[in-house]
Amino acid sequence: MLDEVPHTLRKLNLKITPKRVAILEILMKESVYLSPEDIWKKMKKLFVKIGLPTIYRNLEELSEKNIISKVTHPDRQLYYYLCQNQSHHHHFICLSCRRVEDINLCGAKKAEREVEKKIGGKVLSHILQINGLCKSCLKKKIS
Amino acid sequence: MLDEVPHTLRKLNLKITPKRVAILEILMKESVYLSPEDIWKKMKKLFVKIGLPTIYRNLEELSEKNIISKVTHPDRQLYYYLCQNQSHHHHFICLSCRRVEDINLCGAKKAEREVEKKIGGKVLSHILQINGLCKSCLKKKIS
DNA sequence: TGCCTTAATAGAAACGATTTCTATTTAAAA
DNA sequence: TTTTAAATAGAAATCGTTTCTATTAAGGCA
Repeated sequence: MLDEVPHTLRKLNLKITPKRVAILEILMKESVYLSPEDIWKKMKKLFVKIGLPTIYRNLEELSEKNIISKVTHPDRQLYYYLCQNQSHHHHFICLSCRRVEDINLCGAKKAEREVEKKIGGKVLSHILQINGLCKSCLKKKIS
Repeated sequence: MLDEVPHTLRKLNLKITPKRVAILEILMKESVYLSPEDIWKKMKKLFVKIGLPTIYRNLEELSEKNIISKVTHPDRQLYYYLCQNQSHHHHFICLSCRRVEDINLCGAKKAEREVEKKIGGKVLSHILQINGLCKSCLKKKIS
């Protein structure tokens, strides 16, 4: 995963196309979450012909296969982020500079148990995300 | 709050208009989250003239004033829910019938502390939501 | 290496939830 | 009442996202 993008794609039964590889490489280089349009702009520097639907389609596929994760943003638009960290965890996202930091604990587990026990429902997914300002954005706001 | 809608609105410096009162009353009767269009359909039974932008505007205002809460839905559309429970808590939402159940614990507090301590950021908000199927939808799926 | 099948893509077009705009109405303070 | 600022209707615009169709290209296989 870390540097073998083609290998990762092969494992997922996805064809290794230059566009798909580039999208993943762009995400791997970033420590912030990106919108489909952000990625499109970067892709236009690498390819003469590159359609926005290609970006949307690939991001959706990769996120379904859990290679990248969707960010739940207050503006309700789509953002994606590639975690190097493969184990179950959550994120702190900076609403100003879009930096993402891993939170290596899951405070949803207890709530999931409460749901399955008290409510008798079946948990399909959970969202736990902390939104705020990162250290450096905080400094900028103050100074 | 529980039955004194006009009183609640007065406290928030919102004018007591029939439409606004009706929107809140509709939400109070429901145990499921509703989309702006759901509410519009119900409003059309109560008023001859009622515009969809009025619904959107009021829902947004009421949610900013923390009278109602936004549901974070996988389909990224707007849904609202009125909690009778005023204290800090989270929700289990049924993706099938849209029922909402309160979860009276907050598994995000620990994660917030981690952010403020290790990352040095400022937490502005957090999302903790459990998505799944409620007891009765689960039964329906099986049978 | 050269076909062949099917996935992947480009580009245009459609879609649809949400927002904006302007004129009109109405709540409620003076 | 009168006044004024908030609230509303209705039409229109916005724009992120998805769909559609024809074309291209990846990768299996002979």
